[in-house]
Amino acid sequence: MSKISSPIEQIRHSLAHLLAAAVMELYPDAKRAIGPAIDNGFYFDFQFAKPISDADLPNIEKKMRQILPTWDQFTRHELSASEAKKQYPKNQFKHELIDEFSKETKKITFYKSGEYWDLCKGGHVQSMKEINPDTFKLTHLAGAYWRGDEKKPMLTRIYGLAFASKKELAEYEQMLVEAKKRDHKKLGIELDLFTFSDLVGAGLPLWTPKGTVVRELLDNFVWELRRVHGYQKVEIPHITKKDLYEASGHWDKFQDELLRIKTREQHEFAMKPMNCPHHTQIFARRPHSYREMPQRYANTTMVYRDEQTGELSGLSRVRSITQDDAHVFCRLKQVQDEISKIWDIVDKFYKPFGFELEVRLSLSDQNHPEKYLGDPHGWIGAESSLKKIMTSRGIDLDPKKNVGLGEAAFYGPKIDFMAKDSLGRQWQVATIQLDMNMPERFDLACVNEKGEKERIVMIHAAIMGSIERFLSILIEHYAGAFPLWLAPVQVVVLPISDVQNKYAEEIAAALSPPREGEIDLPVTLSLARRAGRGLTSPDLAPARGGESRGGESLRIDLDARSESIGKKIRNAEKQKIPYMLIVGKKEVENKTISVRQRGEKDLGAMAIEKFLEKIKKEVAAKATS
RNA sequence: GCCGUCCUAGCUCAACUGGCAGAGCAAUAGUUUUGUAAACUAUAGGUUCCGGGUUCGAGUCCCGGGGACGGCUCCA
Repeated sequence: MSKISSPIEQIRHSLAHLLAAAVMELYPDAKRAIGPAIDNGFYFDFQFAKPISDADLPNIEKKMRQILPTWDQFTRHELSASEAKKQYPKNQFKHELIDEFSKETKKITFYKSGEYWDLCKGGHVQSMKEINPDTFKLTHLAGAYWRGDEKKPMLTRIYGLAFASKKELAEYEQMLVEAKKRDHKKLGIELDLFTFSDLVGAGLPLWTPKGTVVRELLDNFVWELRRVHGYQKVEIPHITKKDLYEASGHWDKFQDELLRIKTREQHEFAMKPMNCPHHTQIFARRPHSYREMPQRYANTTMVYRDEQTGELSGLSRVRSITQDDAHVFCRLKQVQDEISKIWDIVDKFYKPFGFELEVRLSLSDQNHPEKYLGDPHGWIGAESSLKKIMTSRGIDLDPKKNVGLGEAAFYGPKIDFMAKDSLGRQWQVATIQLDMNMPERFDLACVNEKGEKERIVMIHAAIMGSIERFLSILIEHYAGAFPLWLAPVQVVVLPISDVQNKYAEEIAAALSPPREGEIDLPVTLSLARRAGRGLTSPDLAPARGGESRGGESLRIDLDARSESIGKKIRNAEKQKIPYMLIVGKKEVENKTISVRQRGEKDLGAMAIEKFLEKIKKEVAAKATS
């Protein structure tokens, strides 16, 4: 463990002592555990005789401020293990630590400040006079298991913020306020993208028309990128007999997280928690020649996992997860090429969003070959091809930064991609996993040039990972203001008075021409007109035999209520609609529209053709940005 | 699952220590015909998350369950 502490870490650590001192004065029966410095402050874990609540925090904080001026330096003392234990009568937590430390060293170090003693390795401020009482604040309570072990007692953790200056503390608190505003759990509901129902259950998001538009746009984007690399769509049932997971090994390993179903005939089924076993059975339907390898199956579909209730959180952690999953069945010698293609897809997909991606390589631990399945020779080959791909992509392999020894899955090494969200949290998004285990278990092979049966490998590849989680990151990344190509409603037409309603209808129809046989949907606010269509990416749109539908039209709303124009604009701004087209007397006379861009002022009047040209350019910028 | 906090109209929130469930926005109807972020009037809207209990009386107190949030643990 590193002993180097920067000054702010010393301040935070010293404040943890101060917190413990305040708690011990107010609650002499409490037992202390540990209290380190963390990224934004400090915490300390206690076991209280009687539970405390958030309401007690101001009092504890007040006591800290009372004690602070009475402290100066921390003085170091050494005690033997038995002397040390006397300092903590009946405190099994400290005794456990002392036993542990005394294995390494005879003497246990203590630090004293004011009248407060505590077992500690050091790393404090020179003098408590350095600490400005306005630079820290207790924030909240939380439960935490002793030593992070769920079988051990649950302690009460008190968290505090601490920074070098009052200004930095204020800035951090401001950032938290901003992050709260962007919270996808709140924004996603306000923008009417998804909802939850107590009747359906926790962790099971329901997707509204608007949310579904965004999901499909994202998935289509992934699909267009995959399609050109020879992927084919497949579809599978969402349940399976347990036999499939017994064969794959998931039944034993993940049985707690499987949602099981028993039929009236007492057959056991399970909801699928992943798609790979199903996909293997599509590949295994008939023998394959080396000439038709690789086989690339793409399938965006929901999986179901019995997550513990306390782990659920908005869209970040749910029980029904949509994976943009793909499996490539290929020969070992094709791995490098296939992974390279997937990496291209990942790069192209993430570029328009402006996400900085971090890449991480997870390898096996060669000292423990027993932890991994299959032939060590296969592992060496697989890992070296992943390494080659990393370096060929200009990534320096650094064991401290982006290589995790022993982090490989038991079936193979993997490359993970991480994106940062608005709170600075890193989320794993895309993943490319090499799997030598599943083909073995399901006896997947092709017939090679010599007419021999050749074992193949599988590559698991998800670009977004989970649409739910990716969307939660996107909502917070954009603060709900999706770029034009992704906005569920791209344009809203706002007539100034009822007199212009007919002209507004004409404008809407011009931007979103109804197709033959299409039922004319009621055009009202918050109902995206012909919602399934929309200008996505013009270079991808035309001449695509049935797949491309209406690349010419926009997703458009008309707000024809008899409300003031100010109110209609306010409404559209709150819904983060990229463009507002205001039509009044002047526009009708001049055959123009007045364009207002989201977050901007009036862009002035223009002809409808000019507006179309402008937004086509904007959408096209997605592909090249 | 564990620790803590919370749950009142679609949303944001009121209702002193247990004493008649209310407001703004949204919705609906009417009036208004509006020029770049909230027009006016009226109407409707409730098993106070659910189920028990204590009490003359429960939104409020107690027990059980559900859900949300902050953490812990977990995440193929």
